[in-house]
This record gives sequence, C-alpha cells and structure tokens, in this order.
Amino acid sequence: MRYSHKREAIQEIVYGTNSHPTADWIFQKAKVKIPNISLGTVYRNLKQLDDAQLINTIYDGNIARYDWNREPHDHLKCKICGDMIDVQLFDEQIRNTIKKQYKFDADDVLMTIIGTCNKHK
Amino acid sequence: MRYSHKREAIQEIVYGTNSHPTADWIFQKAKVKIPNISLGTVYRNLKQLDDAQLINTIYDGNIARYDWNREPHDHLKCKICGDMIDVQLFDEQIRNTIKKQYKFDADDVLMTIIGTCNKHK
DNA sequence: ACAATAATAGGAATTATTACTATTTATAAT
DNA sequence: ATTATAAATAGTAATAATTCCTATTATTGT
Repeated sequence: MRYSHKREAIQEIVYGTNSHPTADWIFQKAKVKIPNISLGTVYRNLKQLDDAQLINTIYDGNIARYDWNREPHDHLKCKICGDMIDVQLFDEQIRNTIKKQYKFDADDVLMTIIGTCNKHK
Repeated sequence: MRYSHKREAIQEIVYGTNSHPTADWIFQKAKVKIPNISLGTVYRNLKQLDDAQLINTIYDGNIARYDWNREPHDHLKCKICGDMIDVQLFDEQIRNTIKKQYKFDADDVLMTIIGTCNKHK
C-alpha cells in the first residue's frame, strides 16, 4: 500500500474520536483539512485501512461505522441518541470458550447491547 | 391492524424458513403465490409484523433480514456462504446479568459469531 | 528526471429502502 | 346487502449508503 496524504488524514480522523464515526462524518471532517477530497476516496481508504487491520468496521443497523479500537470489545448502543459506547463484557478466555462451543471455526464475536444510556433518565 | 391476504402470505413465508431471509428473497417467494405483489408491500408488511412483534428484524452487515424466532438467541454467521445459524449461547439468566452489569437500561443483547461453518472444511 | 502504476476527483451506477398517490379492499355501520 | 370509511396496495419516484468508472495526478523505484 503506497503512501497517501489523504489516507493518513482519514486514519488520523478515525484515531482521534471515540464516536464510531460514519463515512460521511469522516468525509465532513476531512474536507476541513483537505477541501477537494471526495467521498469515494474516503470509502476506498476506509476499506484499505480495514483490510490492513488498522481500523475496524462495525455495522450499526444498516450503516457502517469505523473504530480505531482493534482490541476485542463490545458496544452499548443507545436507541435514543444513537451513541455507541465501548465496553469490555468478556475477557479473552471466555471469548475463546464461546468460539469452541459450536462446530464452527470462529474468527470474531460481535456483541451489541441495545438500550438507553444514562444521558436520558 | 386490519386483515390482509398479502400480510398473511408474507408472514407464512417468514415462518416457513430458518434462512433469515432478506426482503427481496421474501418478495420473490411471494410473487409465486401472488404475482402482482409489490416490493413496497413486502417492506411495509415486514415493518408492521415487526412492530406487532410477530417477527424480528436482524441486521447482517448492511442488509436487513427477518426471523420468525422471537426467543432470545444468537447467530453464527458464515463468512464464506453467508448462512446464518441460530444458536443459544447464553441462558436468560446470564443475559440478564449482562444487562445489569453497566449503567445502561438494556433492552436486548445482540450477538453474532463470525466464522466458517462446517460445510467448508 | 522519468517511467510505472497506485491513488484520486467527480460523477454515474447500484443496492436497499422509504415515500407518494391514485386505486382497491376489508370491514363496520346502515 | 349496500354503502361509507379508512387501511392496504401497485407502481413508481425518491433517498441514502455505497461502489464503480475513467481521465488525471501523485508516489516511488530506478
């Protein structure tokens, strides 16, 4: 993967937030620094960064979000404000036990808890 | 919710498979019995059936799938053939413990294990 | 500096889904 | 049974997220 100024900027944006941003959010941020960047470039580079295991893609309903956090972890999703909060629900050992429990060669465990966060009470 | 012949047919299709079908798959099946049914009708009725808690909507990457199984359960997702297989990973008690573990008013726990199913070895 | 080729902008195309509107249909009241 | 009502529908347009395409630009090995 050849160096690119724009890919570096996109990676910095993802690494600079805990908000699990969407492609469009990243595009808006990127435009501030690089006015002529295009949305296609954002999508292409996010895919490359994911392929290179530098970021994670997570699916929230039917839109993609991007996460710098490559450690195994889970998400709390607030159904009111839409925020996604990182949590560590299981340690690695329990995670591996889950993987071995079925005749299934498991790579990853994706868990999301849907509910209401403490901003709304 | 007023009776409708088409909604009944759509519900029967979802209840008749374990394949977690997409809206388009359901539409194709429905057309065999009701040739003039439209895709909008399929989507509208799937939404109504979900609202009435007669079916579940699950998100697989960025497409919606529909599931007759309303019991709490999890999914194994095969990254090769795309199949989704129902599994019961935690009993209700453990599920509730997870919900109480964080300051978060939790409604639902969504878990998917990504990997390779036993058709590919 | 130059050649090879990856990366890009800008826009078209695609896919999944929702919205709109005139018509049809289920059903409740007469 | 006939009629009035509002929900359901077909068909199509619109939208949103994402991918694809092509001529141009930028990075990097020589």
